[in-house]
Amino acid sequence: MTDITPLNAAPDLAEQAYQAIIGAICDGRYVAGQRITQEALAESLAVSRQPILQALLLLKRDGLVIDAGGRGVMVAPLTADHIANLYQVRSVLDGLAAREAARRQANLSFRLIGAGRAATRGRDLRAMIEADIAFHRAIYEAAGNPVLLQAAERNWNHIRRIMGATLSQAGARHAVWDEHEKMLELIVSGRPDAAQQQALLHCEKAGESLVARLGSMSDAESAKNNDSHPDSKSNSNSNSNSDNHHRRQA
Amino acid sequence: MTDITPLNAAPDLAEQAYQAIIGAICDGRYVAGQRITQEALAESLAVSRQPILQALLLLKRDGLVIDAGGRGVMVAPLTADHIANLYQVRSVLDGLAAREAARRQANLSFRLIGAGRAATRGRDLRAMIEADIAFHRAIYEAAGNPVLLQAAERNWNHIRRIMGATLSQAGARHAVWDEHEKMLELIVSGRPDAAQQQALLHCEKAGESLVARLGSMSDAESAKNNDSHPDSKSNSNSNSNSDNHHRRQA
DNA sequence: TCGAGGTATTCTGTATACAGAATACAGTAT
DNA sequence: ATACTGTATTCTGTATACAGAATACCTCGA
Repeated sequence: MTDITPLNAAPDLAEQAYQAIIGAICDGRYVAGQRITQEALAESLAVSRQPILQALLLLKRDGLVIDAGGRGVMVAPLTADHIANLYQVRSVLDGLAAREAARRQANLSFRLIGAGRAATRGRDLRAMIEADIAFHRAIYEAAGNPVLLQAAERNWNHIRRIMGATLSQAGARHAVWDEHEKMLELIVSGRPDAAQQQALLHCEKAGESLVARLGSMSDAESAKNNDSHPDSKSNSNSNSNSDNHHRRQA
Repeated sequence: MTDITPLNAAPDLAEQAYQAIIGAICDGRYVAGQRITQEALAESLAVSRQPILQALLLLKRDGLVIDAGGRGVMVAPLTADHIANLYQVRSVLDGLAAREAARRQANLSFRLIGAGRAATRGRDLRAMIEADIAFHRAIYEAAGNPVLLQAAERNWNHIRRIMGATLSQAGARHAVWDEHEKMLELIVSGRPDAAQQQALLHCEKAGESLVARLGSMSDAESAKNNDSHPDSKSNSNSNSNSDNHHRRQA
């Protein structure tokens, strides 16, 4: 029996809600610091609170939302610290992925590069991010390590969000696809050490660029968010010490 | 107002269930391949199915259990492939942690080493694992990168499980605490590159040791499990191709 | 004796209902 | 006017109830 289209069509409502909320956060429809309740999400997605509860559990664990102490959850703030930490981890993971892909001499298509350059020329923000993700995802999959892939995927949601927030104001670095191309060449020609090194270097540059952009943008952002979410500005500055929100008295 | 004991005592039932199930899996009370239903767990933990559902969602995502296609979940099998992948990722994360800890010249106590050696002498399996975890956790915390810590913690549950399964038959490598001590010296003396290198080396050795042990043990294990779980033996060999269990017809 | 089809059981995921905890607000006393 | 205390509201987390899907079993036919 030849198994044609073994595709299964039954994504949980919880999973759907999870993806939907991620999308909303990454697209910026939910801004950093904004408070959301289960009821509001349930109503807007037309489901009960139960799937939302589960989705939020996952999102908390991912760090995309944080507990707002009895008053719903809050979209996680976008701090330079966090981005720096994220990119530190991403560096070593990307490095390992590139290394393993090169060790296997993965046969990756250079079409990925072309698509990326086209997207950059087109100035379509969404397409640029998608092309970047597609490129790096291809390397991760070529590495053939599910554990590695899974660890990386958690970070990618954050990275998507950061990219969306920072690239919307300034274009992407022009050098990225040159760096990508070089990395790809090192992988397909089977040079693990060099590929790993190149991945590390690329991550470092990308991280620095993003942190710099975020720093020069933090003021402009809150002003820009005002038109769509008038009440979210005052929240965004009260995030930094949000830990002691949740303290119960002994 | 001096805040005394700001301790909060309200862990969710879902969180408690999550931890309890993890403990059971890592201790080997739930063996690989064993099938568990929500109802059984709910009854044995004396809660409703709701918190169990949430806990299982997290456990699936962690890879400690896998969906058994309409018939509950299954404790994830312990394959050499998976361990190899796990240690490949752990290597780079441990390396980064050691590097950052060294860069900050973290003031880690050598008492960690003493405790580890004592535990090894004492031949108490649980204590050995705890000491090992405590050592590595200290390094991760010293690195001061929450993203890194979080990424590592997901892997540690798997590692705890593997250690429990393999060390129960043979003692730990004697060299581990020598390697740990050397690593610690490089960290406190502030030599990032060397510390990172040492961490990578240590992981590689540990991973190889575990894989080797698991390979020479796979038969003996199923026999040993028989007395406590008579019906779980036939399950354990049907794990390798468990992917197509869940296929729905189109 | 073996295979196919239908029925029954089991299990999951979602919705509704309920109780408890934390915050916000209002009222009062100093 | 300000600080404190008690009440009301809001929100979460858990339990129960229900419907649908997948498996296992049993019966019937060849």
